[in-house]
Amino acid sequence: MTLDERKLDVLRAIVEDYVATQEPVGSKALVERHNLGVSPATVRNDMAVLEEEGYIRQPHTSAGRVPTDRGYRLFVDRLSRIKPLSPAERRAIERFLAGALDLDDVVHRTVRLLAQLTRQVAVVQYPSLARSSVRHLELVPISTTRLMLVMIADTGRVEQRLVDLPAPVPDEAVADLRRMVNEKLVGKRLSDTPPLVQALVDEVAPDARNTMATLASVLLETLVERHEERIALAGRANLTRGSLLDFQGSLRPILEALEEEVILLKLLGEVDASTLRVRIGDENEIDNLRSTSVVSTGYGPGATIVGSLGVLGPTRMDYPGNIATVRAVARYVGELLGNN
Amino acid sequence: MTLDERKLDVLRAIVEDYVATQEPVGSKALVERHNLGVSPATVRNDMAVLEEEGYIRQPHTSAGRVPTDRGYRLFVDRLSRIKPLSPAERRAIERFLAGALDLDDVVHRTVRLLAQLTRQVAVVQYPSLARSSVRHLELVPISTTRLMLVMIADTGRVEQRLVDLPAPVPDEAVADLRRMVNEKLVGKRLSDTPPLVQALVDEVAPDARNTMATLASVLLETLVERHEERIALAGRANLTRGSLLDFQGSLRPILEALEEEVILLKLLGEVDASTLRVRIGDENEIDNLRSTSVVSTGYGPGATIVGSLGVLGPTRMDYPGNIATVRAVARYVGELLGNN
DNA sequence: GACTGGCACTCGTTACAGTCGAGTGCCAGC
DNA sequence: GCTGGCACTCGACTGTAACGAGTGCCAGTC
Repeated sequence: MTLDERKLDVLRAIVEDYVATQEPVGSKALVERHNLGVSPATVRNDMAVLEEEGYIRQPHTSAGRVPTDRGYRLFVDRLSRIKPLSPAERRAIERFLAGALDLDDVVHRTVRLLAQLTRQVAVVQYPSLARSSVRHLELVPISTTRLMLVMIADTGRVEQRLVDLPAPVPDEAVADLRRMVNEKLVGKRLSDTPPLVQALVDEVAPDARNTMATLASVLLETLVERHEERIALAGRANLTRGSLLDFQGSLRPILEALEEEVILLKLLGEVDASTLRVRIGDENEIDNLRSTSVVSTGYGPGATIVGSLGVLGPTRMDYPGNIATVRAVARYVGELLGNN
Repeated sequence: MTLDERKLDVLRAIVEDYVATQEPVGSKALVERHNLGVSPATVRNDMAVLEEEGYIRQPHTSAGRVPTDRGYRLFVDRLSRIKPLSPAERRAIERFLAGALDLDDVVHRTVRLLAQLTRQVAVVQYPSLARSSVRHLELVPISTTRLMLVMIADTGRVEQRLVDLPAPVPDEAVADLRRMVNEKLVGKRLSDTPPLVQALVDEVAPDARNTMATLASVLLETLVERHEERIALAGRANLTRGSLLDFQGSLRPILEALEEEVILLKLLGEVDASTLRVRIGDENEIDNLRSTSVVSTGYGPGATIVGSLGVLGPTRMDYPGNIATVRAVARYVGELLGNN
């Protein structure tokens, strides 16, 4: 059965009212609040059909209707009008982000801003190493057999690692090493570095080969293997907004999931995410988060994607609003990174 | 009135039972579970006195007794025996921390370990900049008018900032700058640097004075003003353990407080904290956290304190256990930092 | 054929009364 | 100073009844 125009209107009205009031919505209240031009009885018939098709359901027999995950999905895909941000909001975003001092600060401000604007939990992935390139490598002697390796990426991100050398290396030799690795690697995408690092070991003079090999293995770890992508979170307290029923009674599983970086990365992940994505309830792959919805998108300078950000909240959330906000914030952050 | 030995025993028993069962404890249950050698009636008399003195209270007239903040305080100060960690626990701590790769990893592991062992919210402050010293300063040219300043502290911590120069500076001049700041500042405590930075500006050749002044102001920010101390948190999900009543019904204020770094720093703060400290309920200065208790201590290599760590949970917590764990973890982390 | 008003029905919510029992305070007696 | 006994309190639980929001269905109307 294909739903006619009015049934879709009814579904839209149910979603909007339920999101606003947080209470199951009945036929009478619906006609009162939206001018659907028909009587409650007619709406009831439409509701019966919508329920049969799995878009809404009744918590109990004598209660109003509540959208199902499927209902929200239809709403998001076809029924919601884009809700443009107010100029005031745009300006607030711009002004707030413009004050950022460095990368850490950008990420921090972004995540707080998102949490505040959407009143949900906000998640921002730091610009990914894999998709950025090397700006500079620094070697700092700590002792004769120990170096600190500092890698600066073009996104402003800095990584450091200790290197334990197999034999003492004088300072001049360290300078040589520094020059060599920088010549070879600066400007390259991190994901392209492994063969270059290998080449470094092959090309070096035999007496320095051992040292270079050690350095190379740490380099590889830092540049490639250790994609320990970082994540910033804010607005957890927003989970306590609204009734506990939103999350079938317990915040436990959600707070647990939010503490696991791996899970969060999976949440934002699927790196193709240049386009905005909404996952509703059961569509989520993470069991602990099946009672939540996630709105996420990639961000980065221009068309390049260097990371993802998004918000997480109850399935009963303001999708049009959150989608607009996530999209806008991602765009501003992208621009900001372009300027650095 | 001074409490005799038995009354103290009764209080101890009440605290222990309440912490274990999470339910108000009555006189009968008390004599059954601890061999106090007296009858319930006697215990009731003792309880009446304890209540009068403000150590315990009844949630409702016909319920058992529950310790007050004051009761916990007395328990912590005078009644609890130290609960030594089991060798297995000690080994677990040692093994878990020993695998750490770098500073970030140490802090991460520590905070997770603490949360897991105590089943509370764990808080670890990164080794403070103020109390560490400069190991190396690096200047990386980004463009002719822009440098990236990277500061490496002896605790392994790295800070970076962008420097916008008033005029283009060629690479050789950058090398000069690098040499000068390193000569002057390496090895110095961060808190001692301000006059040295000023001296740098005064001593430099007049034609470089402008550049140096710009650099100096960023240096000061990075080294001193920007004591944006970082904090790691874990185990928030543990707040949902036990009944909601532990926190007078809502996690809201607590989650909110935990999102504010400033508040957390205040929580751990009072930097004299070389000795372990327990704050119970109302003793907390932060309003949102008046229904929680905090066990915290400083940590660092040897007798030096470079940061604080601790746990936060309901006033109804296992004080002896948590105190022992916090102390032990702090010691191991301190040793670990000493080795780097 | 689509919409509507009316009506019987369902069932969760609320209010109230009654019972139960854990726990208390007090007191007389050892 | 401790104890057993006893009356009392009050929250938790149970059962009953009234209420009302919301429904599904049906006969009637445009």
